[in-house]
Amino acid sequence: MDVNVLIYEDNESLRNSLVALLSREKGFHIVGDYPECTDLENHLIHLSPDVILMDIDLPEMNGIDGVKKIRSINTMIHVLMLTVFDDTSSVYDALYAGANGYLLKKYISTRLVTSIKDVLEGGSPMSPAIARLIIDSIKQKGVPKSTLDYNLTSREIDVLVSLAKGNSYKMVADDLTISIDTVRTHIKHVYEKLHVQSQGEAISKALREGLIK
Amino acid sequence: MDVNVLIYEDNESLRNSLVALLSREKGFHIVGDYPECTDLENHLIHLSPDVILMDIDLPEMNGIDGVKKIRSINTMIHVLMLTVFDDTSSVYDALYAGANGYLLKKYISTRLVTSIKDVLEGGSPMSPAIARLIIDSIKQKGVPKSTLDYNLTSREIDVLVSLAKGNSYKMVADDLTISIDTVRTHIKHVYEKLHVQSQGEAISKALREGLIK
DNA sequence: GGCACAATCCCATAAATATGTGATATTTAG
DNA sequence: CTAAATATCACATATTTATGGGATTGTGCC
Repeated sequence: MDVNVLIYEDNESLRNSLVALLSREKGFHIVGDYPECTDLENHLIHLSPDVILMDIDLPEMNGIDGVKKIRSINTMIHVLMLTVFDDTSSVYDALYAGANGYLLKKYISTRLVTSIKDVLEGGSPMSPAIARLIIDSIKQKGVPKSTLDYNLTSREIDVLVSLAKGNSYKMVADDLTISIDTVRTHIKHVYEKLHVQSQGEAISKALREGLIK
Repeated sequence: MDVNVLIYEDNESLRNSLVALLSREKGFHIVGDYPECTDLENHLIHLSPDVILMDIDLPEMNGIDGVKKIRSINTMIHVLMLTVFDDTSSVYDALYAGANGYLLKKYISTRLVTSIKDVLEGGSPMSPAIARLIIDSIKQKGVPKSTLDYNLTSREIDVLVSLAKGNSYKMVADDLTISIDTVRTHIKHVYEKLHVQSQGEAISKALREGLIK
């Protein structure tokens, strides 16, 4: 068994550490290490990597777009994301883009090698902190408890629901049999409570956080 | 630092292995090991565990119900599920019940100790195969086939995503570095394709049908 | 080569929205 | 009982949207 590893990491000292770390492992062969992934297509063709280590935060083309590019060309290659940040949206973006695993840089030294092996076996290794984020956000979706958090009144929610159906202010007014000015007032309050200033933002926030269904 | 560990595992030889494994670790103190979790309440009160290792497949009360019971009494205790099965529904049930991590038994010998440490730090350690299941099911939910159904172009989706962030036309234009008139045009086309005639309706349809996340 | 389509830009205008200020009646909570 | 919160309505106006035209460029396809 021989595993070809390709590395994209703009921090030079970290990149060198990765190379050093993997070079010591038998069976691992580093076919390339680069500070940016602009030349992805060529690399995929000529270096035939089995596993790609991809930093999220790369200059020029970021790691997320890098994964998308990879997936548009080849769906079999295993991609492990490396990052210092553990924010939910990056994680989701990376996973949706087609990443196979997600490692926080601080754990790399102790877990990179086993994680690469895991990913080769079809698993999705991820640092516990990342897994935690994912689990939390899954749980959130199922339970729309947030309604209380913003202290929306029941009438304000009525208006929001009607709005999200695509109703204009006038239609909302008819829908709830109140005047259009009352609708305006409710919406005004909703915007203040949600800290938004447009219909689009209000509706997407409400839907994403389960304030309305 | 002293970590109190409580173990529920009906397979006696595995249970003994767990005890042996953890006894060797300094700082770990096993406050109890039982083949079933029927006496959970008493154990929680008298043994004051920090971490509970819970087999999914227990006689009498299974591990999932065990976790629920634990969570109804104490939300702080860390619960690590142990299982031989990697089926999606058990994983989800356990996580929704409030489990903090999920380990396949075959990896226990090499990863149990670090996993316990991870969970104490607030992470959610899980075997890569489990993580894979979760990711796959998230992706399924998030991106149904719909994207193709309406034949939105990638640029139209870009605009829609930006809009759903709460951006005005002008901000979308800056975001995507195109002119505001181009934004208008894209939105016009999106509305035609989605059969809607307002931003609110477009955004809620897009979010609900998974066209955007 | 020609055709469909995606992506870009421009102009114009009626309609809708965001936001401020103000008011009144009813309900809720301290 | 009062104060705060809720629900209702009104008026004014600067911005933003929705929607109708029309145009150019590049790409993939037959």
